[in-house]
Amino acid sequence: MLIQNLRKRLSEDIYLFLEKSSAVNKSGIPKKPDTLNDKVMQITLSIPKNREFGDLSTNAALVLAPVLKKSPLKIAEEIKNNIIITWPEAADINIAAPGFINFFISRDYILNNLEAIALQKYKYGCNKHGKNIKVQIEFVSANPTGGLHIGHGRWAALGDSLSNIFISNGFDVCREYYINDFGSQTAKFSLCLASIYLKAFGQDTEYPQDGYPEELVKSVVDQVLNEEKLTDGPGFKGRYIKNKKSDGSFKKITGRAGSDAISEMADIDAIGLQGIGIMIKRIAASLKSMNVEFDEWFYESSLYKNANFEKTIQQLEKEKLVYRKDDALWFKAALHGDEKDRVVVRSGGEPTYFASDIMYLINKAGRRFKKLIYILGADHHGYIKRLHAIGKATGFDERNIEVIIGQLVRLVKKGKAVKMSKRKGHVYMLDDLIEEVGSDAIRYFFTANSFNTPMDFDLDLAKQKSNQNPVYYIQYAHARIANIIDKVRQGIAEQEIDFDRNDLILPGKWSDNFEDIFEALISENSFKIPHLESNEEADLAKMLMLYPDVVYDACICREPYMINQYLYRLAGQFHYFYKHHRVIDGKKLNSGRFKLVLLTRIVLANALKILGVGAPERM
RNA sequence: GCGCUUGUAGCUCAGUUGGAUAGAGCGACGGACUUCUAAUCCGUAGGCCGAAGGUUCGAAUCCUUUCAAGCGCGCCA
Repeated sequence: MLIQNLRKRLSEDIYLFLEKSSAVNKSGIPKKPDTLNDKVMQITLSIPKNREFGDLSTNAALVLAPVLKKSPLKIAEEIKNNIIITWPEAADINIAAPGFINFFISRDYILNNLEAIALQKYKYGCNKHGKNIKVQIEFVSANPTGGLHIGHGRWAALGDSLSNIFISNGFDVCREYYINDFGSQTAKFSLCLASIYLKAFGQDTEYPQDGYPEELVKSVVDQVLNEEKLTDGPGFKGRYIKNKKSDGSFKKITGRAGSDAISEMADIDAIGLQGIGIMIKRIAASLKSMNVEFDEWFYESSLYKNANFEKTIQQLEKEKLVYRKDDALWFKAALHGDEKDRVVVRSGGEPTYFASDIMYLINKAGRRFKKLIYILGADHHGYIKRLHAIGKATGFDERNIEVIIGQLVRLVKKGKAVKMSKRKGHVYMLDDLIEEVGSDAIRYFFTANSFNTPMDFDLDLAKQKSNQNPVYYIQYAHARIANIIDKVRQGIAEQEIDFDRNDLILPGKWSDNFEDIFEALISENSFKIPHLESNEEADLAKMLMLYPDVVYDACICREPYMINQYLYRLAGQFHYFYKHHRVIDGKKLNSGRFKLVLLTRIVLANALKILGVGAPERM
């Protein structure tokens, strides 16, 4: 982490320097330690917007000027001559009005450190900042009573990429999907299933009012029937039907209607269980097709097993976190920062969704997660205070309950926003989108913006533009490198390419595998520093050096889009390099460039992996 | 009504603890293929940072007010 290290060193060096200067009096105590510390904290080291200024820039002199009561330019001069000039990383240091200190990253430093990429390979970019702390990231968690729509796709892409970023920063990450398989929605879904199921056996019942779309329910029932056929043979009799006589005919149900009739005729809970299972498999398959896999599928219903609910209520009562009012049990949420108190147990004795929330959080704490990250849509922002209140009340440090609110995806068609409504059937399913646009483009597109940016998803544009999507630009860079390697391999095998053996000891036998080639080249060569002549080459190398900082920043900010942005710039830098310089020049291999290109491929592949986007070798 | 979020180029968006002349991509326009793949490269045009005040050496960024958009405020999940 080049920049991160320099940042740290800058403030340390400045503090040391100030200790020796007039800002600190003779007894060694700063005159106003708080102001001084505050000021040192304000010092930044960043990449300036204008490249001409340099690679890095610091405002240190400007920040310190009011405290030191000296002109910024004078301070800048001192910092330059006493601190930055001693850094091997810095070159061409200059001072610009009103007091910025700018410098470039020295080419020697870059070249000497390229070896790190070669050695770390697929770990390049990773750091140990997370100290293996257990982090749980919960995302998507869509109800298993329907398929995933476009919006879920965004959380899937963001959540998975963020998980990868945390892993790259040394955290122990668990990706978790919370399945709401308990409560009224599940009950309704089960009822719908049972109704259609009964129909399949000629038992007509009234389809539940306000039920789930029949088309969806029927597709699930069909699958249930197929599975039943498989296990029970062709003469299957409907294992969820309760009102069967011994001869296989049905008892008549009289005087009952609607859900009562259904529950008398069929085992609703059992068919619901199987139906939910089928839905979860479908959801998992959709997610898998966009490269998202969860470590844990957590069932809400499991929270109610082994009298856990009753025990939890007892515990809450014992700790005086709840009280009774109007026959219901209330959680003192307002006391812990929420807007108002919340009902945990309804007057009828039924637990609310909030009861599950409490038990789930206690459960997470019990699994020793130190940090809980919830990725929720903007329509759930009312949750933040609620979750923090639970944390505070149950003793989980609320600072480690992070709720990331993602803005919603608006579907736009012909310039007009389409209202996404499940009832009206205007929902655009994720599977359809994957089919039309492809997983790579979706993954890139959904992480290309900040969590906090509301996204307009223009369907027509997505389809039409798929060919010039930025993701292809990036993948093309990777494919071009693959092609170069292929050419080099062939050229050497057929003795048509000449190269300096002192510079590049290539293994005699190369397999077709990319990784093997790199592996063999690096190990046999013990990576000698490449000779790079031009600025374009040095700029590309510099870009490679900055990758670990990007991985770190993306984690600190919890923003995967920073990886997208970096990838695009890296690809651009590569394409520019490719256009202006040849790796295979006539019949001669430029080994320095060849190495540079191999390293570029590693970084491209690493970053693409974080985003869950493929790195094709041919396009 | 109260609360959360957003408003930056024609479009989609960066600009993250205040920094230098507000940046990319797409679209538009003009160039470059005898080439390691032109899915590329080079160039041009495009802006009152929603509006108005304030804070200071310095504001797209912080504060106040205001306008507009999205979302949320159940003993639903």
